[in-house]
Amino acid sequence: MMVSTKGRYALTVMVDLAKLSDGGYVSLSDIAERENLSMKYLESIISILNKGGLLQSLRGKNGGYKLARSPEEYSINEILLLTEGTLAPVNCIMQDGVQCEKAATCSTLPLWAGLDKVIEQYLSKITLDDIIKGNRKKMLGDYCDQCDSE
Amino acid sequence: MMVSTKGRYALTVMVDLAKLSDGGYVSLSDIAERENLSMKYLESIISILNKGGLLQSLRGKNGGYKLARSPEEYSINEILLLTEGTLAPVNCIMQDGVQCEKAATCSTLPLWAGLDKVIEQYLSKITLDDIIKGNRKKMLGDYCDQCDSE
DNA sequence: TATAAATCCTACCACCGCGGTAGGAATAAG
DNA sequence: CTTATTCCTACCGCGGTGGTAGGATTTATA
Repeated sequence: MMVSTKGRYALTVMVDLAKLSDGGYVSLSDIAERENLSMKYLESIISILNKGGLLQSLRGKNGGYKLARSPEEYSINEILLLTEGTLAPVNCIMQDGVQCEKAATCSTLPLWAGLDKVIEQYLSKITLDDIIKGNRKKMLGDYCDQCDSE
Repeated sequence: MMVSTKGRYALTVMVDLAKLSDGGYVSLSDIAERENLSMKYLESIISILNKGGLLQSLRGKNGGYKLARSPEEYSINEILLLTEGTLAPVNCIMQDGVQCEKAATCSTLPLWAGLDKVIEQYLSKITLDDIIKGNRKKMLGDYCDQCDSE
């Protein structure tokens, strides 16, 4: 499992906020109820998104959260990277370019590096807007068996 | 982390066996020593490869393991899938097509399905032979900064 | 100004998979 | 019959995942 519930719920929250982004603040309890998720657990996740600058928050009554930018300005890669810490498929690939000491002679390293790039490339080109618009062609590519009806 | 040491070591073993495949059996202790890995831990991993039919084994003195087929007939996807159980990037994607009960209304599902396909596609096209030949162009694609020297 | 509704902060915890270790039984070559 | 090997079962510490609990702080509104 590359993406745990932390990252998945984070994306769910971002999508939820993007769907009803009318400029107002949305409370955490509303989101948790709509998405049927534990509010307390969501709290810790939304805190990461907030501190990372992806959200704006307002405390006190009628407070809540809203997107800091418009949906097409968030890549999925950015959201997942912030919450998960890393999206590397294996331990021996670090995100900051640090390498294993056996790197020079490791014959499997190019494979892992290639896999990492493929994943990053995919997640970087998809935006929050693609998700709320249901852009299946972009997300599923040639494998989308329903794209001809769109 | 999508691929744990179990899958990584499994691939290392397969690559090791592929590199010196002269038809004879190679002992586990030889592999462990060459790759500098715990022999006892490797034992449990190579057992999975053996039971899965990827290897042939011979017990007793001068026994060991060897590849059941030639290197170009193994996809990396096959090796990792067997040892890891699943390569799905998230919990809500099952490998046998089973779906979450919210699947019909889940707006993030196409993203995870697309990511899963991208990963599977990449790992399926690379073979054990590509790794021992060091086929960087195939593994690293456009990102290979050393491919022009080949 | 009191109250309610919300974010923010710190601490805690059960469970499970990962990454091994240990010891011995069965098998085959010499 | 000894030695080298695979094969099998059992065990275990550690850290991360997926939460829960409780309260402090901030803000809008009656």
